[in-house]
Amino acid sequence: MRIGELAEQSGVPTKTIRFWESSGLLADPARTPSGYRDYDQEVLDRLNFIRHAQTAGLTLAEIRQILAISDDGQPPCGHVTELIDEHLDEVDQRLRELTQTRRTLHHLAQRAANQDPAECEGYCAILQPRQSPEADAE
Amino acid sequence: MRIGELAEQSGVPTKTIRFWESSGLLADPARTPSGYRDYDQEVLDRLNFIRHAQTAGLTLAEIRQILAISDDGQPPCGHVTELIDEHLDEVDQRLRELTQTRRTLHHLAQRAANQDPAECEGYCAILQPRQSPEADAE
DNA sequence: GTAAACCTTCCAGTCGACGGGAAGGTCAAG
DNA sequence: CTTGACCTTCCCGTCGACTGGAAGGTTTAC
Repeated sequence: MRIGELAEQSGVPTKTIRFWESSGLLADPARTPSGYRDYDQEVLDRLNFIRHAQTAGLTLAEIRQILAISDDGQPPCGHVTELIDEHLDEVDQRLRELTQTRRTLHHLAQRAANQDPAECEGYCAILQPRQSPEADAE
Repeated sequence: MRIGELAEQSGVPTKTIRFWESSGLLADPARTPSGYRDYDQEVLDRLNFIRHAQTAGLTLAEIRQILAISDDGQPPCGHVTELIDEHLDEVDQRLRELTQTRRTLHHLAQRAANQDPAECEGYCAILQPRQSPEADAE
């Protein structure tokens, strides 16, 4: 199977397959006499695994580590469990930040609804920092 | 006031002040005879405004637009309101994605807790895609 | 006088995961 | 024979907001 067919069957673009290979996620494949990459079916599992791990939020660097452990003949579960826990923490942190941003934006949107453009002060009255956010209520 | 003092008073690094200037967020400042940037107090408000707008999730490009409108003598409130609404939509979208990722990770963490490393299959049993996520329950 | 601390400009690199495109080789169909 | 679809490697660009560093000029303190 050449790279184009692999791309079609897996849904991973040829560019990305080569990139993953150069990034150490895929072993150097066999080559045809003319130098074309020549894959067997098994690499499909590996591509699917990578995509699945990506949707779980793992970076390519982390996926590479997991694959290296696995390729080494060891079960990577312990490492994977650590990575998952770390990512869960990161995602929770990011969710907290994003929720705070959302709160700020929502607050600004309400302020905007009450703002008369004619009374705009400074750079923009809506975005002016204020001492007490409660002062905006009413 | 030279750039170092402005940086100290505002908390914005000198590198960042020059970057913002080159990005069109700050007007070219006055210069001392020897070519040093020479700021007046007012620019402090502008730096604070930019930082505040950043924490609201606006990009420098959007902040530049707002400042340009404001510098033009017009109240930018209408534009700002649009931007805020757009960002609120983006943040909500991002929150949905992140929540989905969190759900996936949580699911994987539970699966990891039940996984015997000795029974690790393929690249990693924990991260294996499965047809029915419900099959993991129990 | 000299050393340290400031300032200037400009160029390059960072992070992540690719994507675009050039220059050239190979293969199958008509 | 030639067109066109494939393949190869290589390098640059993307996005956003900086950050580091080199090479050189200025000011301040002792």
